Amino acid sequence: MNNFELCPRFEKAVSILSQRWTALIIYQLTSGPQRFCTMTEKLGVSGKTLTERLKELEQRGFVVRDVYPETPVRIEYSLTDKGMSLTPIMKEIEKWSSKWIALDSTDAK
Amino acid sequence: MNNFELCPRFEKAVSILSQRWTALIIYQLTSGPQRFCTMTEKLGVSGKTLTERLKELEQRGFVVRDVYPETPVRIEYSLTDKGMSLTPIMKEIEKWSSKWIALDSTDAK
DNA sequence: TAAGTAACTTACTTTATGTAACTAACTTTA
DNA sequence: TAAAGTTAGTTACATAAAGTAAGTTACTTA
Repeated sequence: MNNFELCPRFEKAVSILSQRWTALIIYQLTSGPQRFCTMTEKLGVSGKTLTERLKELEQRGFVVRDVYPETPVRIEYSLTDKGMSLTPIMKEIEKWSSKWIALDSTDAK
Repeated sequence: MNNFELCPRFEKAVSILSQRWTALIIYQLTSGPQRFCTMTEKLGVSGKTLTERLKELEQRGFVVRDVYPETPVRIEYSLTDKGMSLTPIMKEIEKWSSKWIALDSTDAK
């Protein structure tokens, strides 16, 4: 018998972080504020999906959107404290990947 | 200018871990070997998707499948060393979620 | 006036996931 | 011996999520 039950907070955290692109967007933003077009280029995410994810992340308080009314307009996305608080998780994933992920074809996907 | 580039190992790790259900399946297995039906019940994942994920995880070397030819047959899935090596990441997510995830409606999804 | 630019949005296609019924292989019950 | 139960799947079909590529808005520069 196994009485282990999933912690609802953990489950929720995973449901947020494991949405496609979310973790990469946050990781990307740890290097500093970024523009929309930069993110689509560097991540390879479609504009449509990036729009959706950034809106969700803004609503959840991970990201802020700043408008600079220059010409052409510059809009920058950056991490809030809550967004930054994910850094230790990113670091662990980085650490793990450098030890366990091979880049040759045997493990490719 | 921003010259930050995504680390390909990190990207790959994230692409594995952020596939829907994968992190929860691994987390669930950290509590010990589990059967197919137990996992569908506890996680709420469909049988079809669980089959797919377990096959992927087996191929990638995170999980092993053991058959006990009892009656009715018992099949148990458990983590390999590689699967277990993800524990520190899970712990970080757990730690983060206990601090930053609220369970009330304001943060609901 | 035409073309350029950034940040989206929209219509449509493809892929991923869910649902629920079905199968295989074996055992127990009536 | 035929019917029903059990686990671990599989299959066909439906819905949801993500990608693609063209279009939109609001400005500016050539």
